[in-house]
Amino acid sequence: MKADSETREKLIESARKEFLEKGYNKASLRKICADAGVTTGALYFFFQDKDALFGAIADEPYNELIAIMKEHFEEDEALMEQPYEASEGDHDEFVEELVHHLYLHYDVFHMLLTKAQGSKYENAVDELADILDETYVDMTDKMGSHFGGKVNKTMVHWLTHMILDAFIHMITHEKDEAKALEHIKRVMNFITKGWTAAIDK
Amino acid sequence: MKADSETREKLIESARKEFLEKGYNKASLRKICADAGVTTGALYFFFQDKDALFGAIADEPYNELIAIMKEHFEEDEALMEQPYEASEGDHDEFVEELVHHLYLHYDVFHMLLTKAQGSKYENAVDELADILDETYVDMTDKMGSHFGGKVNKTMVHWLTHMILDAFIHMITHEKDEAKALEHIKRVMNFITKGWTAAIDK
Amino acid sequence: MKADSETREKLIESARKEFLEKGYNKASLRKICADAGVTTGALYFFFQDKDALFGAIADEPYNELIAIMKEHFEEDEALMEQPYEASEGDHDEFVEELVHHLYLHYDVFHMLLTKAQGSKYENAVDELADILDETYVDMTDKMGSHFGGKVNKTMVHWLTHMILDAFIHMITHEKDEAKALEHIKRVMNFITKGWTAAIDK
Amino acid sequence: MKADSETREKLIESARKEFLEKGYNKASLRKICADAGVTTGALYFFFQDKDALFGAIADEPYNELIAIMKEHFEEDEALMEQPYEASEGDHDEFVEELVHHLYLHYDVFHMLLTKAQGSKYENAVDELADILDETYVDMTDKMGSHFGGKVNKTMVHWLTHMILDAFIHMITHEKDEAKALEHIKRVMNFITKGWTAAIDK
DNA sequence: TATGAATGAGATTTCATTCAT
DNA sequence: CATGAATGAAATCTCATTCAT
Repeated sequence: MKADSETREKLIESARKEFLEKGYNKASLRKICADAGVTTGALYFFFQDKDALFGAIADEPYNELIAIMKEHFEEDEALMEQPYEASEGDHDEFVEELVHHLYLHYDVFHMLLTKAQGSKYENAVDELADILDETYVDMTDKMGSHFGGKVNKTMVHWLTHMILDAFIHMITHEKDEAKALEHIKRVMNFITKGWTAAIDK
Repeated sequence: MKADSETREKLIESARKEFLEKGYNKASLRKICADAGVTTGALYFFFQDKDALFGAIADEPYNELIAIMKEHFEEDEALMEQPYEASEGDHDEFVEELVHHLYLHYDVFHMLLTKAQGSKYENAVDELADILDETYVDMTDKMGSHFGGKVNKTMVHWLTHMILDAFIHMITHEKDEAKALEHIKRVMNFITKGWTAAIDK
Repeated sequence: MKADSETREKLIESARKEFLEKGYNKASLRKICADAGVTTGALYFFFQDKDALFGAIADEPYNELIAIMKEHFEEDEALMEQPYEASEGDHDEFVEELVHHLYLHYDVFHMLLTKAQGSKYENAVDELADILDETYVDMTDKMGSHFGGKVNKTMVHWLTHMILDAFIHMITHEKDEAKALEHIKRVMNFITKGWTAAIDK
Repeated sequence: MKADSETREKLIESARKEFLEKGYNKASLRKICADAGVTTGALYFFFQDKDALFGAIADEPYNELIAIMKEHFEEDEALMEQPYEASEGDHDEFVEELVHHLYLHYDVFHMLLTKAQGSKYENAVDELADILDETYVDMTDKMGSHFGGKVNKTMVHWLTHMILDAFIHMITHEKDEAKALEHIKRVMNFITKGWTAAIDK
């Protein structure tokens, strides 16, 4: 945890704006410094390079997101033996937590998901997809008996991405958290229904 | 139909590679010219600017895509009065045509959908979404009675985007046309089922 | 006298527009060719280079202007022995002829006097000044007795330039020939009066 | 007052030479930097763009010129009620001040008046003309009675430009301040006489 | 006569980064 | 902790001109 230098904060604040507006590649460090009222030298005192500056904004929320997801999935696996319906409440809660975290750092995730081309986060979506994939494939294996083993891995990949895309779409098209939550719940319901319908006979 | 100058072709070929690899913004005209074995002046003889070069690659396939979509939707509206099931075959055929066109110009659409930031096509996805939206909202209105009027516009927007995202996902993650077709059909089926399940009761 | 090729004419016509609009330096041969509906090669068939193209537009009117001036000044010298007042009518006639020639080729002279920087005509004004100077100094010498020898050469230079500047000003600020003539006559009268007043005791 | 960085000074110095020699448009920033012994990046650290560099040379002398003119004209209006002859001394003083300022920054004004095409100063002469015009038209109105109201505005415009042209001519043709002053006084006298002669019956 | 293609050098500008102080 | 200066490479684009056909 770096010291809370005022300059550092100002730098991060204008960087956030610039990255959000122009995207990583087109963002200008010069402008960020100018807006923060400091010189480029100051920036390079606090951050190793452009990527590190981007990271200073995105790292924490992103890692927390990963943590939230992993935590949930571990619980999930524990719950796996219980009857399916019992986990529904948990799932809603999870979605709520997720959406809340995402909207708590709305700008950051918007940036991360749509403006990170060129930065170390340019493959963030794929990384998330991998995590989801791993989990879901795992779950599907274990739940195989439950659904009569009709589900193949490719379909799980698709599912993973549909869910992910739904979240990305949510962030890029709905600024209001309450509405976003409402919509994403509907979508998840939609997907669940489709899922169930697709595998039931 | 422009004359098939050899230099022009070489230019387009290296541009295609460079755009695909680096994305529109980061693609270097210098490198494109060097790879094609000509000077930058030559490039500017054939193309007005960077955007025009991008357009020379993308315009035709993109416009054809739009045409295919519009043609289909017009037919769709004509079919609207008939019982729903009757159009299923048409729909499959349409998806096949779509996928075929997309994979005939695989590189182009990959580029268009994920590497066009900064070019005149940076909002191509949104434009496609608008076309779909317009059509689906229209169709939903007319089909309202069929489904008991339970569907709202917001859901249609989500649906539109889910379908679009599914296609984008397809292109960015599956290089083989046959497999892509198989998957996307499953996804469409999935979505249809989810849709039906979501509005029935 | 070059052959009147249609292409040549078209080239000259669009060159005239481009030079007038942008000035010699900023004028683009490409644009001139495009506007004329021919290629650059064609231009270089008819004209050696940019300067020659400029010359093709300006040479004739310019040389005629020189001729008109020289002719007049020779007459003037012949008249020198006559009483001063006798030449007044001639002078008016000369100004009329001059203005008429200038406005017959309005665009050309406008171009020549204000847009020729970079071309072989960039010192045209100075050349005209030299011609005038030569003449006036000559005349002043011969008329020395007439005015009591009070006039020095430097003053003549200034006079020369004032007259020239007046004509340039006329062309750049008054598009209508009739009005221009009226004004320039007033100015010449003004200058004559000033002149007389300045040397009369 | 900007800090006197050595590099900045060197840059300005070679810029001055280059602009004066080639004119604004044809002046090469590359050459300016090379002559100053720095890279182009350095130039862009000190100046926003080519125009700003030009401005760094011309702004101060130009603004001072405007200030000198405006100050004088305000005094003039105050003097307007006094008999005409009383202001003659003032006028001479003003011309002296003007010429002195002009020759103190000889290169700058030479550049400004003849080499500024393409820069933000390309209409500087017109701006000066407007200022003069405004003043003289005003003065002429008020002095109408003095001269029997025989003077029209068009003549005033011509007069304005004759005076302006005289000054421009002075700068472009006479490098020595003393001689320049002597000549311009004579010209002003000349114009005054012509003026008086022209309006006195 | 004219085309169409191509050159090659040059233009201005922007950038992330470095470093002595 | 931060400045201010400077680098050097790269960016896109424009230009007058040439030349084989």
